Amino acid sequence: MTKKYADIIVDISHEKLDRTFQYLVPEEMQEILTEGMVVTIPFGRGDRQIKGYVTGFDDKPSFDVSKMKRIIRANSNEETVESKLVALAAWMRQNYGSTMIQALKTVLPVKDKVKGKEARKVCLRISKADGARLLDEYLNKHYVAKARLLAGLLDQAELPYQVVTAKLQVTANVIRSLEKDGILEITTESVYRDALEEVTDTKCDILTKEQTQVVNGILEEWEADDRPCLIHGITGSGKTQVYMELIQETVDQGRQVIVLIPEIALTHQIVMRFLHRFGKGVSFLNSRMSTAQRYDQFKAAKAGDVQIMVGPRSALFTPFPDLGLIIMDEEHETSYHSETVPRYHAREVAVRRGEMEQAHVVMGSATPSVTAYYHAMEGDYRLFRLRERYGSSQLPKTTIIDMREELKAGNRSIFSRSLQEAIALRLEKKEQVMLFLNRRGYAGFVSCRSCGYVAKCPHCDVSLSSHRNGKLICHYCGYETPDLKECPECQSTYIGGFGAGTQQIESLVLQMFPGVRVLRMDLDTTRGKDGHAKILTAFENGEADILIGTQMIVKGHDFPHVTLVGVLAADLSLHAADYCAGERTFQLVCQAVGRAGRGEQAGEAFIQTYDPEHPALVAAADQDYEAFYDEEIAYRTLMGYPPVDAMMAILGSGMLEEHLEQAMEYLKKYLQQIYRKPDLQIIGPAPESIGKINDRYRKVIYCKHPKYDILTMIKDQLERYIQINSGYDSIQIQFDMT
DNA sequence: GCTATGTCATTC
DNA sequence: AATGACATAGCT
Repeated sequence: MTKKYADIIVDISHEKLDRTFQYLVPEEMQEILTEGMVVTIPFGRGDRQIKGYVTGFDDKPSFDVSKMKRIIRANSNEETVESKLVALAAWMRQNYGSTMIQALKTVLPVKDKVKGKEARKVCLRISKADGARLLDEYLNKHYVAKARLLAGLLDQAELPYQVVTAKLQVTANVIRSLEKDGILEITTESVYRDALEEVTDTKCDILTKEQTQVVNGILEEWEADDRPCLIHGITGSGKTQVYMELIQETVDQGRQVIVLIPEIALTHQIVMRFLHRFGKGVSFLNSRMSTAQRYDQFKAAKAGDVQIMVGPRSALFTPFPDLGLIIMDEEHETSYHSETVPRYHAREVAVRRGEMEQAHVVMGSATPSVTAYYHAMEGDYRLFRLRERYGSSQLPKTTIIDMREELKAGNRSIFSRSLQEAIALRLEKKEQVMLFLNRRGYAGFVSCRSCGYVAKCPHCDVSLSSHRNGKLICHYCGYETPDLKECPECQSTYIGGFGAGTQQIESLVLQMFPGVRVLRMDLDTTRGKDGHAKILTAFENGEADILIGTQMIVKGHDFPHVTLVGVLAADLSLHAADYCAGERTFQLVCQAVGRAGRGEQAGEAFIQTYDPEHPALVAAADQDYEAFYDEEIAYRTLMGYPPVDAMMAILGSGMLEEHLEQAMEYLKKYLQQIYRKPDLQIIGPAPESIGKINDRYRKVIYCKHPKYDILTMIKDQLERYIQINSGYDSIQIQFDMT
């Protein structure tokens, strides 16, 4: 493609400028200009020269050519961190489908409107006496605005810019005019907010033989092909030690490191571990930080004050000047997949950024995602294994319990007899127990026992959950309503909570074992600041005998005194209508089981299910990843699911159901027109698993094709079609590529 | 008619 | 965000 016209985004942050402008590419720049490059361009009425980033090229102009301006120069020697990130954004835009603005916003640190402690200040530059004389002059001439400002400055020689414009009612025009006359000066000073306390004690762990082998293997790979490395290390095999060693190596070379972890895993334990090893060169990000705080963190990274950034998905975009390594822990975690446009997967973006900046990529997991393992099997990634459990601990003895048998024997409780006995035994020995409910909802839904009415959220297509505070709550939009005393349909009073939520399990446990100390972890109990950490620390300190919870209790925490883990309803997540259900169930159960027996004493685990032969559960019980993978990849090959074939979800949402329905049908028709060969499979449009959230209806079309590129091509055409067609103005279309 | 000030729209 | 275009108020 010729590069006649370039799309350029301007280097200032303002809502109205959050888009690209098209510029003419001068003949002599055709060769050198690339996406993401910094250029100087004339902008605005006064053609003032500013910097911009090239985001793409066009053959045809999309703007009146006679009015189009020409790029002044390409600042190719200014290969800044930002320009690399912009190039990454361009790739994300192309790959995942979004606007350039959306892509840039996820990639570049957003400046905050009020940058913390008022960074911009207006300072008086003349003496007080001169100022007073000038003030008289202004008052005489009725220069009211200038007088206001000057009076303010005489009172206080330095004023925050914000105060000047807002309180003194002085416009930027006036300030500029005074600045030109040399009466005042605008200064920008930056303040780093959250300086981390200094930790000096930097100790190293001694690696086991197996760990050393993996480290050396990875170092060799870096020298050779430099493919992304995947460490498949069973729980407790010490992946973190391996990471630490690789990080040290990279930092010693003077390059920087990004460590990605799932949001939920950023605990005090992890933070301390990094601080101990690397001192104040480490910085942390988390989602509760304000944009200003994050901006500061990124600024420190750019300035070279930080060598290691630890954080969730978004830490991937830390603007390090010489990025050397990206570590991705718990690679299989679903939180690495963004739910907002651009719907990117951190693994793919990490690999891409690695390629673009010659940084190594290392990921690790006890239960790698099928996709990552597939890449490893195909030779795209290099696979390493850690098979020994660190220290003396052994894998727990695991039993699958057939709940159908329990029912036959007349036990209708959600606790099987063997699990009850096991709990009793452990309590007697003063050991700790974890009960894990494999379920996304936290409490049961409310239904009427005589007519079958189910309480639903009026704004979303989900049932409301009952909470002990006497309220029914929607977990998707936060809608609240008082608990129902009678059925609104048939007035029966036989209405109440069904299914086992963590609260019910708690009461059941208390009934069975009176006096036992129970901690429960769910949305209700973790709401406050550091809610998670408090509960986990309490449990770790032995303040309770039993911990009950959902997903969140199985992730990444070591409790040496836990010897028994019970998975109460392992198949609940198995029946989700989605090809990943097996994978998710395997991962969850596998992790849950792995929590038992991390200390001196041997552990034990029970998996309760109505489907005891399910291969994912059997494999999880044996902690046999390879068996699971073989089974799963055979299934996906057969069905043409990712990672074998590529898949694209076209997600549509809108307030009007019929309109959405129609729009999606048209989209499908157009889709069939663009690509006519039979190797493209189109499924839908169908309602999403949750058909309505916040009064917006949701529908989805799935496309499957052996080639990812074909889907990207189709996506591009659809994007254009949607943009041109005004029928899509009121509905939102998103793409999700897998 | 001139200057200072305020408001507004535009930025390829 | 920053600039110029334009309108308006107060002055000689």
